[in-house]
Amino acid sequence: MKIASWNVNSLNVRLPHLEQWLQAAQPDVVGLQETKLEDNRFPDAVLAGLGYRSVFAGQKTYNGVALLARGHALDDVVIGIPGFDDAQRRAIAATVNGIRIVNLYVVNGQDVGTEKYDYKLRWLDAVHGWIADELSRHPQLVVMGDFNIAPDDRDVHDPAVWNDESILTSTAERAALQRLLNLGLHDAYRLHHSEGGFFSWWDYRQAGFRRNLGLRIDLNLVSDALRDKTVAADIDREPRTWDRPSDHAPAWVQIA
DNA sequence: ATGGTAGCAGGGCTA
Repeated sequence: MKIASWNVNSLNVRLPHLEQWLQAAQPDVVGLQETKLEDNRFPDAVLAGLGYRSVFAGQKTYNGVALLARGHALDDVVIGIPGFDDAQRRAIAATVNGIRIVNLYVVNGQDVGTEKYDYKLRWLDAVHGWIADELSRHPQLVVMGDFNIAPDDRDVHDPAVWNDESILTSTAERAALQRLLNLGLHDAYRLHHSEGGFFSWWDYRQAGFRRNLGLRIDLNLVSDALRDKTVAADIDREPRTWDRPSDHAPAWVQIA
């Protein structure tokens, strides 16, 4: 199974990009973030025409997540973090072909010390409890998404700028990610690549993509039970070169 | 510290 995570930054604008990428990359499961669509506007019929079933949880203007699957049903769908009261649509989970998939659009946090940053840390704490519970019932688990956290200095273009006091790389954010990994999860990209300088997000501003001024913040975490079955993982930069692209590229993992 | 670009929505917020 090829499983991918992609922050499309408006599915309304990026539907043609998604269609083109699905045809080219042929993923079996796709998690989308920042669809920015209310559910009655979700293009499930268009995606069904390409062979993908979809489940989704959206809202106007901000946030919004979805899971697509080809060839298998999406079962036991959960929307939002159970027990965590949250008006923002940032989490959706489903079981596909025996693998539990959790798709997250982690809070950005704006700046260290702000109210949004506190919300980010509280949100990640709630995710930790949820994932622990999911893992106890589903040993075969993938937690994917836009984590809005760069795991270590290899994952940022300039560690002096993106330091332990910066948003997306701060000590508390990285500790929250590490705490998730400590449940028995592995960054699939790092099972297959050890070098730095490979990113999944580049700011629209100041020609960030052309200059490769990016961060690797879009991750697929695989559980212990899936670790040895994880045969490949990578980031597909090509859609970032297309006209009017998302600022994020799809990150994928292949599970045998 | 600020501003640069993009999306949504038609001004300012979010990223």
